[in-house]
Amino acid sequence: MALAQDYDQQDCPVARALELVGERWTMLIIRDCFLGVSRFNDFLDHLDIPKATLSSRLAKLVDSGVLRREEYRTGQSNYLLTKQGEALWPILYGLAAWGEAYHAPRRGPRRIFSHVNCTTVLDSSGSCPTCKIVPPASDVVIQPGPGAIPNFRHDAVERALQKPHRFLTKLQNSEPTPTPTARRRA
Amino acid sequence: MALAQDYDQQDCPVARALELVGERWTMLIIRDCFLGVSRFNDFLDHLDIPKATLSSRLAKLVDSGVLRREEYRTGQSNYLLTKQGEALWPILYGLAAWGEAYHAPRRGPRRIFSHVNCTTVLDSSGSCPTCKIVPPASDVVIQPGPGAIPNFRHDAVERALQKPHRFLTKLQNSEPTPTPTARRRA
DNA sequence: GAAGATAGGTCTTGTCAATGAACCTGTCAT
DNA sequence: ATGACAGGTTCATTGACAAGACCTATCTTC
Repeated sequence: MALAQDYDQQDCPVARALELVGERWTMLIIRDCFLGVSRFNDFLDHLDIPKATLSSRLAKLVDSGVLRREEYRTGQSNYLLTKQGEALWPILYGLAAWGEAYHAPRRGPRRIFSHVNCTTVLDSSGSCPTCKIVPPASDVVIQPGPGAIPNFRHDAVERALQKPHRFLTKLQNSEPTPTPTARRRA
Repeated sequence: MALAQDYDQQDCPVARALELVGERWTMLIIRDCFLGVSRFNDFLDHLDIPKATLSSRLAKLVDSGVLRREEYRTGQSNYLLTKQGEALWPILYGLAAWGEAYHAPRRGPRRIFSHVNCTTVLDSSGSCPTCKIVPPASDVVIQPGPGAIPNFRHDAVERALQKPHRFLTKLQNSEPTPTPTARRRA
């Protein structure tokens, strides 16, 4: 029996949702998508996930319409959230808020989410206290909070997140994806 | 390596939350708690989960403060949500709403959630359109929707849920917990 | 007070998915 | 042609999950 698949005996929307996003790693992959990660090797570096597992999860997510895959002639490919994938934002924010509230060392939040329009920090339900709305993920900015451990990870994705970063926009990790002549480094 | 434990390499509240509630079955156990299920055998009947797995999950949830266990001299025990556990409601509702929106057969919702004060059906973000608030789980009533399959399951819990039922209140499944003389049936 | 039912588990064994390492393929740059 | 990079696949090992047998305590009934 698959791990988080086939809660066959349950006629319940929660069970159906969990069949897709309830497997180990899946929500962290989706979190990274919101952060702007889109390339196979970036997921790999940022998550410390086995390649085969990542490959299988991405395939399943594409298959079920949570992600779509853009492939380029260079051999590169991008995994991007679909509308359905973006609709997972409230769940992800809920997990973050709950984890921060009940299971974090007491040094303040490690990530701060704010509304791009007014720079107000979101409340525990993901709503902007100033604008009185729940901003869509695309209008959210993430930045390190006081509880963040300064150099906990050393991958390119984490470095890019040291500065405030708008959700769903591509991270400028190392080099800005190779253009014909821009490749002079080693 | 445990299955949804130790995302060690992630300093992230989402990862911490998933270490606790991201394992297979865990969110469905918590869902049942919101429905009013509190006894070992009721979880067993309603979830079709292996005993050992249920036992291990309940222990972990009690251990981490999501549930508390009340034990009676009769040998019975109740598993109840703590405040921390009740704080998982937005996540659970999010999963239900997402599952219903994107991964349900098109027959309308199988469960309908409404606000106990005004009987208004909650919107996709769990908010009551009449009262303009997000009701706490204890003020939510669940009932079968048009998409529910009439007799999909035959356990006592499901039978009790055929009628509208208020969250976090004990289900009247079979007999109302054995009192000294009330035991005449077989 | 023995026999059976009920509640709430533990133990044992087999299976199947996750892991980690090695290998493969197609571009690009030199 | 040679090497580096991106994006994978294949394969052997391990460990969590599943299923069912077994255990213990309490209560009920005779």
